[in-house]
Amino acid sequence: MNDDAMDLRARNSQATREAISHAALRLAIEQGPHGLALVRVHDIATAAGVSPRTYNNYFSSRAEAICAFQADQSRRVGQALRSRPADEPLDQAVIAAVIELYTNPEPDRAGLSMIMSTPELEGEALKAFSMAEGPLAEAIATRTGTERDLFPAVMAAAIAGAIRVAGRRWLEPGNPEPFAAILRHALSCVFP
Amino acid sequence: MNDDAMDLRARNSQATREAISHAALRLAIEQGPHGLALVRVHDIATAAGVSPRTYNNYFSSRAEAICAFQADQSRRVGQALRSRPADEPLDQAVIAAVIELYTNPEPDRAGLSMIMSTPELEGEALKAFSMAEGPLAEAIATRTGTERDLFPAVMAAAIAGAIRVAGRRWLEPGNPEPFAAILRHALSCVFP
DNA sequence: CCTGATATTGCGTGCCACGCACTATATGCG
DNA sequence: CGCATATAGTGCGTGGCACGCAATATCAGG
Repeated sequence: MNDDAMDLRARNSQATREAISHAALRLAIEQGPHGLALVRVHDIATAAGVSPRTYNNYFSSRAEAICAFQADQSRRVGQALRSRPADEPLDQAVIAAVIELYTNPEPDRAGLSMIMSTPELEGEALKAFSMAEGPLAEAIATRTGTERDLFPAVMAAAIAGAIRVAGRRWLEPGNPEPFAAILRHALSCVFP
Repeated sequence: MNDDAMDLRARNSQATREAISHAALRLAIEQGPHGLALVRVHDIATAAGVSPRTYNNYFSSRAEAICAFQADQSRRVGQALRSRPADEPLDQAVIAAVIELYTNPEPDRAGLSMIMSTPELEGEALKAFSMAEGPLAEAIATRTGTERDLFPAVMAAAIAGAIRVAGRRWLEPGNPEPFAAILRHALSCVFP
């Protein structure tokens, strides 16, 4: 995961990928939720310093490029849980892992708002959040030992859903609460 | 919701909508998850007995047409919960409502499998399942009185996730359990 | 039967995803 | 250090899709 772990080719590739997704999200934010159709592939590619064809080698749709950061973030949830001490109770471990991952740094309000409140991005945004479920379910299974049960998968889906709902609440206008507090509150609904 | 509740125009419209989505799902199943790209708009429209342009008046993408039935099903979850007796505990009411809705009749294995195991439909499928969340959260809020809390939304997301996970498990090859049993098991993970 | 409203359709347009072939650049080995 | 090979970037062409617009067909109700 660290850059040092890859050779030059892989690091260049990663940098290009991030340049494209970053440009895509920035342009989308500039146009706002109602002008997404105006964000053309050509603009994204140009802003990222690559050809339109190269953009399409990394992402197969504008929505995927725009939501790539959120998807990457989700993919890290499982690993974040695994890095918690093994003797910590599941609920505390999950809450600590999620809060650590999602508040360091605090998410970008504009980006999250763009992703979560643009109808044309809804499917891709849900996909991005649900990317957490697979690895998270595995991490839960190894932690609890209930490997062949429905429990890990259901719990992972519930946690991913709670994170999503917390994000929605955090974005509501005039909400002074820090994201961490809302996250903790939402997750506490899952672990009664 | 009953056909008698609409005038002739609305019923025709509904019939057309169902003809299109039904044709779309049928053709998608015929081609299988790996041949989705071969299901062309023209074929869907022809199979439904309408022009391609009319297809596009009802759905704005093939994925939306294919997943329409699942989306409609999800939209009914809130109402199903509301129709449970008010004095029933939340967990029992939810479980009864969901099982009633999702096993009467038993879902179509081929259709559900197509929707849930085709990567290109993943976003739309997640959207379809998440359609339950809004109405379901409202139904939970009115039932529990916790209107302004995160609880209803988080619980709704968890329930929708549990239904989705149950569907995935039910589709696993060589699984003899009836859907109702898996659903009950999955939902019991949400209500500890 | 007539009239206004709604549904259906045909046509044209801009854009997008992607296959293919070619070039440029990095990597590893003799 | 050069050379062979693998991998990234690019240009071009193609098929298809979503949708705006305007014309037409169909229907409800007086």
